[in-house]
Amino acid sequence: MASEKNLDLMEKIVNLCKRRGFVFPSSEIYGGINGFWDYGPYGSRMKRAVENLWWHEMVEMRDNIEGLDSTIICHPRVWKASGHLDQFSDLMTDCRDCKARFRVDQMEDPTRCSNCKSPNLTEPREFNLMMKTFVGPVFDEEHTAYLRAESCQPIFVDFHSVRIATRQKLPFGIAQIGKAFRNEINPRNFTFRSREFTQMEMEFFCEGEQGMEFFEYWKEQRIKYYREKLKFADSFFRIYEHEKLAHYAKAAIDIEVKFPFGWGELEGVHHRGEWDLSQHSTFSGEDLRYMDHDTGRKIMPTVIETSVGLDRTMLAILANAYDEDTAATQKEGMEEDVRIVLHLPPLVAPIQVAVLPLSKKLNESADTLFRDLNRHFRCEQDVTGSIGKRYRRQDEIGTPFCVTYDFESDTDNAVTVRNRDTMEQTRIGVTQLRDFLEDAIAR
RNA sequence: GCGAGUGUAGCUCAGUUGGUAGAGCAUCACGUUGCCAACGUGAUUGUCGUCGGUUCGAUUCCGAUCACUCGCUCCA
Repeated sequence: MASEKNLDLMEKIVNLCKRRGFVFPSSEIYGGINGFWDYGPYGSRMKRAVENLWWHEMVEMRDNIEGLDSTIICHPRVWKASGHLDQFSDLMTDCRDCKARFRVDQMEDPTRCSNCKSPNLTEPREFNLMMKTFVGPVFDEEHTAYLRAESCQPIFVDFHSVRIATRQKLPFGIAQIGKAFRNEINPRNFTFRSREFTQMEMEFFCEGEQGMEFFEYWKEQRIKYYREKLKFADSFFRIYEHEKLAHYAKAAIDIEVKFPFGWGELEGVHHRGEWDLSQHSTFSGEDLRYMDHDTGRKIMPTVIETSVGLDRTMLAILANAYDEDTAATQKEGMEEDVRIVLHLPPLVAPIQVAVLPLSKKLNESADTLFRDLNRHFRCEQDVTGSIGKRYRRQDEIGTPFCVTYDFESDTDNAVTVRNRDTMEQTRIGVTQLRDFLEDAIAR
């Protein structure tokens, strides 16, 4: 019963995203392409805002985190070292009867299902979640390269250069926002699992004995970010503690969110130990150890990773924000009507302030106000339709504040600020407007 | 990847027992109104997901394919 209601919510979000220009299927006029999505005008504004928020919190506000913007295509040996290439380069076969999947090289009898003994197996196929391409005009094995399956590996690869360029001492971190690609077997749930997506990752390097301490620190920091910056209620997200750890990991948690389709991973905070830098040291032959000049010791840093999906963050924010309530209407025969509203945090709303002249006769003065506000906030002006209709349009895309320019504004130099969530209006002098909005948006 | 379902206007959907399509909402213009999807008049929009087959004729029947949703699987 609950799931039925939730499915509706997912459909509503998808429809709203399509209708109002948040997210479209990629290549839609060609029938779409499975696992790829485009962000439209409002979506791209919002995505950029979320990205900027993360970057601001993780890099700009901290003096021991450095930024990086590395390439999507790296030397193939990077993925040898990370284990991504070997992990899934096996031939796999599926049993058509019991649906089990096996590595062909591990089967006692490759012609029969190891589980139900059925001979009804699919042709062995190579499975690799990495997307393959070729560097240079010759398409052969020698020129094969891969699109990165996660954005963190180049951070490890560039560790040395970043440290030298910035003269950072342990502990310090390197952060990066960028695209990653995975040939997911089954893209699902709108943008939740797609084949091209954006990650926001930070690798924090410290001495081994400080690992658990920083693991706890980053876990707290990230939870605080969701609570305070993205306004997630405690009931909307939860911490999942990994019981089974990857062979290299010392500790791991996921921050999970209550998506319309169920709980899903949004961010991982992982204690990766010395694994990544050790692997790249071994495979590249470069000594990636850190020289501690105070003690004269060379140490292999331990890594704490925070890794979050930007697209999943977008979906989570939208799911958390979507609401339908009832509001008064002047439609004939109706007193109330459904109001669709996104309660987006003002910091990430695609439009933060909408400027609405009460009448088209006031367009010119409103336009001046719009141009002024647009220098400081993400703004939009709308002059078509009744004022009520324009409020509803803004509600639907989550605009927290509508500034209405009316017939008195010219004489009293004041406007009405209408609040998205309460629908209440406040008269404010134009000279105080910027301060008022800045304060309200930052809150 | 397997199984099931779905695909008609920007959105939600109706429809055609085979004769190339409609509604509501949305959008746009004009008028009116002047603070919560108001009203009136008018206007725009579809290769009926795509390709192929059967047919005099296919959006409708058949096949394939693509996409989405759900269940299983997968998520290193």
